[in-house]
Amino acid sequence: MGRTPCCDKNGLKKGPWTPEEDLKLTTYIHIHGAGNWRTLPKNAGLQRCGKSCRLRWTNYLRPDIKRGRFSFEEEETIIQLHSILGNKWSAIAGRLPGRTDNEIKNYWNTHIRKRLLRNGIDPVTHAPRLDFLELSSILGSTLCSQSVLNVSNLLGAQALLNPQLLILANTLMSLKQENPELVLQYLNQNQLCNSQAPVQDTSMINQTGLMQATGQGFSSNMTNLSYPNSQENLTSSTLTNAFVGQPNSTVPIPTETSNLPSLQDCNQNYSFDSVKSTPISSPTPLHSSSTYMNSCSTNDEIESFNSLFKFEIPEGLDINDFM
DNA sequence: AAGATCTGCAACCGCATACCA
DNA sequence: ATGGTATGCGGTTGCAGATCT
Repeated sequence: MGRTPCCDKNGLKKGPWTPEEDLKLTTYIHIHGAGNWRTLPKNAGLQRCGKSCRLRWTNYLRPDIKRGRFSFEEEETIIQLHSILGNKWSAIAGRLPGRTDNEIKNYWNTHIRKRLLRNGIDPVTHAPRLDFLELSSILGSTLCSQSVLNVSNLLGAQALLNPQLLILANTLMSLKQENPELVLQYLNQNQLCNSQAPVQDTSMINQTGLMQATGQGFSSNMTNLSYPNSQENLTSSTLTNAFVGQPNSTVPIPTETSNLPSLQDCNQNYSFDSVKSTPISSPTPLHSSSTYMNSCSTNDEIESFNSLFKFEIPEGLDINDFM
C-alpha cells in the first residue's frame, strides 16, 4: 500500500552544492525534464535526496530565474501582495516572474521587513505600530495638556478612523503654531469645547480627545472601508494621500477657518459601520493594504515611505485568485 | 591588522496536503 | 475508506562575506 519511500537519507550528502553536482542535475533535467524527484538523484548520479535536488533546481538552477537586485516595481509588488496574502511566499512568487518564493522570503526578511519596522509599520499587519497611547503622546506634545476638548462633540459614538479628521488634526496642529487665534475661533465655532468653558487658549486642547476623534481605529480592521458618496474604495493610495500627503507631511495652512472642513462633514463623509466595533487588538486582515504614517525623520525614510505607500492595487487583481 | 559583530542568502527541517495503491 | 508516500510550502539555521571597533 502507498508508495515506496522517497529516499534513504543515510549516506546522502547535505550542505552546499558543488559545481559538479549542479552540472549533473542541470544536464539530467535538460535531457529528461524535471519531476519524479524520488528517482532523479539516483538516475543523475547524485548522492542527494530528491527533496534537496528539487530545492536546488527550483531555487537556483532553473533557467528562468531572474537573479540580482529586486527592482523598485518588484519591491512594490511584494509589499502590495504581502499586504493581501501575508506570508504566502509561493503565491507572491507566482506573481513575480523569475523570482522564487525563497528569494522573495529572504528579501522580505532582510530588507523590506526591516525598513517597515524602521518606519514604524508592523510588517505583519501593515498597520502603524503606534498604538493609541503612543500616538496620543506624540500629538500631545504638540497640542498640549488640559482636558477641555469635548470628544463627544467631535464624533459622537462613531469615533473611528477618519482620514479627514486626521488631516484636520494635522492642520490644527500646524495652524496652532502659525495662528493660534484662528484655532480658537475654529474650535469655538465647532463647539469643540465645553459649552461652559469656551476655548480661550489653544494650549488647552486635549490631545487624547483629539486622538480619539482622529485616530481611533488607527490600527483596527479597515476592511470594507469606503467612501459612501463616491463609492470609491479606500485604497492604500488614498490613505496615503490622506495620511501622509507630501513627504514633509504638512497640510496647507488655511488663513481662515472657513477653509477647514467642518467636523460634521468629517463625520458624515465616511462610513465606519463595518469597522467601528472592531477591537484595536483584533488582527488586521491580510487584505488590508493600509499602511500609513504621518511623520518621517530622514529624507531617506521619507523617500522610502513615499515609495512604500504610493501604490495602487492593480485593477485586474482579484482576491479570489489567491484563495 | 585582527577579532567581533552584522548581514544576506542558500539550504535544511518539519508540517500540511495531494496523491496513490 | 484507509494508510502511507511525494510534493510543496513556510520557518529556521548555518555559513561566508562585509562591516565595524
